[in-house]
Amino acid sequence: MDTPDRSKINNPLSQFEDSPVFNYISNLSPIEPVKSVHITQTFNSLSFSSPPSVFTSPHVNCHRESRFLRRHNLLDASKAKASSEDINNVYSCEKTPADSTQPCHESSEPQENTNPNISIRDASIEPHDENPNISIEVPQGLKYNLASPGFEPVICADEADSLLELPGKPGSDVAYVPDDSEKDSIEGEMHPPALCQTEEKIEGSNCGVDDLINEASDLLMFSPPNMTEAFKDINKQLNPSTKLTNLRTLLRQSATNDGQQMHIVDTVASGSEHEIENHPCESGAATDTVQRQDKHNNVALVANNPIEKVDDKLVYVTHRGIRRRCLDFEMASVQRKNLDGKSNTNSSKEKSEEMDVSKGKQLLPIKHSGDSRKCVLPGIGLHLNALASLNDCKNIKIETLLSGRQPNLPSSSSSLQLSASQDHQLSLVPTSVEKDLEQSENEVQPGEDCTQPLVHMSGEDCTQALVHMPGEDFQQNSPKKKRRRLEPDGEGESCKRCNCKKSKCLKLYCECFAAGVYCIEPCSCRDCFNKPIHVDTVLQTRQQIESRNPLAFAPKVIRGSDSVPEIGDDPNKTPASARHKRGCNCKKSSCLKKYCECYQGGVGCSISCRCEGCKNTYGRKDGSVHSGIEAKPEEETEACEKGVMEKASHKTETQNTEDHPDHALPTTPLRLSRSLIPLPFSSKGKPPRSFVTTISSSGLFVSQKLGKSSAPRSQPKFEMPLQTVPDDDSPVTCIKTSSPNGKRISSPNCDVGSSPTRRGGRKLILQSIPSFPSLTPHNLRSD
DNA sequence: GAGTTTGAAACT
DNA sequence: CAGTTTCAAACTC
Repeated sequence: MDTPDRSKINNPLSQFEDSPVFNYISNLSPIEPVKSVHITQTFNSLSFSSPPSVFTSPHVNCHRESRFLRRHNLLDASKAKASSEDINNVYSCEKTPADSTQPCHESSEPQENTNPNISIRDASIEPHDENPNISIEVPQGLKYNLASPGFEPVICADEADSLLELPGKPGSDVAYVPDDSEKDSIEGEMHPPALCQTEEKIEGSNCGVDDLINEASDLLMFSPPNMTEAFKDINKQLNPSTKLTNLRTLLRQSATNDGQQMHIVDTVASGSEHEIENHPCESGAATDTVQRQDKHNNVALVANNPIEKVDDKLVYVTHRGIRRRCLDFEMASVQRKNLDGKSNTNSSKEKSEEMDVSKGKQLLPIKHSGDSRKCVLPGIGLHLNALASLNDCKNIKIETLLSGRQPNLPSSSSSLQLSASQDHQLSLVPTSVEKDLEQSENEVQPGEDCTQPLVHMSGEDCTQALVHMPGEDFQQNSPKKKRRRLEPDGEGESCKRCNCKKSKCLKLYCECFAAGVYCIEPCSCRDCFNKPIHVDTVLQTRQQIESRNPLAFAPKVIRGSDSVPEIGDDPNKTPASARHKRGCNCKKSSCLKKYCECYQGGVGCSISCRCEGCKNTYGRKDGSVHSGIEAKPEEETEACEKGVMEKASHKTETQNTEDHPDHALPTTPLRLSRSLIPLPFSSKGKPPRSFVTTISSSGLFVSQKLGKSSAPRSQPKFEMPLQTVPDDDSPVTCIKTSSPNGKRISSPNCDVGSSPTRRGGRKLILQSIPSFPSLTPHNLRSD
């Protein structure tokens, strides 16, 4: 009896089921309560990785999106597959934004797109299992560029439960994803903005804003005041989606001020979609790989992109790279100048090579990333010039320069380089710089170069050295523009060159050699072998010296940033962190004269110092710091007196003091110290090359650069953050002042500026990354 | 510009 | 590792 009824009942149901409406409905609400639970859990798990904000919004939307996604997925998937070849697809997917979250997944997994797509489809078929996944994906996608999610879906289908259960899993999953996700995320940082922009409409610009901001920050970082200001404005104005346009406009404006940035900005703003798509297409997968690599090595990327695509399409990398780029260009430009300026002489080899590099490839950038480092090995310094001559070394040189010296270069050097770069259209140079450029262009005189840098540099020593470096080659050939003792005044000094008579400029006595630079005309050295012509000799000598002391060419002064880890100082203290690698051994100068390397380097004396009667303004052995930076000699005197008093106690205290940030006060700003450096020297101004170079090498990081350069231009606000951020200081890590172990490490790793660059980049990235996910959604919404 | 002072680098 | 010498920058006149 019952059966029939049931059957009846069933029948009708079946009929309903058969009916399209039922099907439709079933499709619409496939979700079962149980599964819904899963979903929630998944979110939770996911939520761990992703910020709550995302969590909430997506949560609600999840269902919808899931459907959308499904549909889109199918469509997108097909597209993606079709386009899988083109990276563009990825972008397109990403662009789809919120809805496209899945697509994003795909995009995130471009390589594995096929699988993911399939999984997604399955998911659509099997709603429950995948729904959660999808939901999850969505949020993540929103937050991150989607990369991670892609994988999860598959996993979830099979192991959704496990995921739910394991909070950590999400992380693991995420971690797993990371490869791609990182890439994407990185790209996201770089590129996404554009994507986001396109998508802004859809989501509201979460991604876009963050990315833009980040980029802007990057730009700011590199770019001088103009950018910074613009950035500030942007921040103020930044409100979510709507602001993007504003940002764009702002960026454009700001960019207009600065040449390169202009391009970048434009690309971002105007061409976001276009460029992006085009970009990938043109460059193809290769570009992606490159870009990704770039992520690892920002420098490389920048260089690559700009160079390769200098045209218009700097897009991705450009943002972050901008700064680096500037460096690269600078370097390259410098070299170019040198080349051009030289017109003759010895370095024909170098010229040809460099020419190729710079012109043909636009600087060395590309190579650097990986190779150059290798080459660079020798250490930080390195005859940049010499290296240049070497085949591979070319890159190295550049890199080294960039890494090590670039830091300094940033502002000042940039000016010079910029002029060269101008050819490229990149007018990186800030207005102030432009002056220099003009001069440089017109005169290209070494002396001036030096001066210019100096101007910017005031704080930055390194740049000078670097600047000279390139210029030097130049000058060498060229002519004779002797800056040399133009500077006696001070700044010019930086340009100063060696005056070796017996060492043949093949010993550390020679500042040029010690700095890793070839001697130039300005040098008044005799029997100089430190020239491109004698590259072999130079290299051999270098090796010998390094064999004895791996740190021989390492920066003598370790910057505060470094100190951070070692000293463990607070960032604030940082300056104190800066210390001389080996410490001084002053006996009569009281560490108040340039005889003292610590003083010369603008750092306080540390425990490692064996100095007597230390009165180092930047910081005494004791640790007492007298107004370091500003404490000018005058104050020093007082300090000296005190110092004497204290000296007795010093020894005991010295240990503490060394690292103690306390000194840092004045010194603190090691970075500042740089700026400080000049001050003390101000009289003469020159920053000792050796130090400079060292610093530069250490300074690698952009941040530092900024900070340094900033002195004149830089804006304090940004500097601060930057500095803090960077702390990069990889150099520090690399070189730990005295510890033997550190030495080795330092030289190899540190040496390569590349690492620094990377580090700098990474660090930045890291920061940015975290901020992105969490901040973006939250901030935007909250804001 | 010459001479002196100073401390790092190099050598023993 | 310590002592001495060599060297070139820093400094003074």
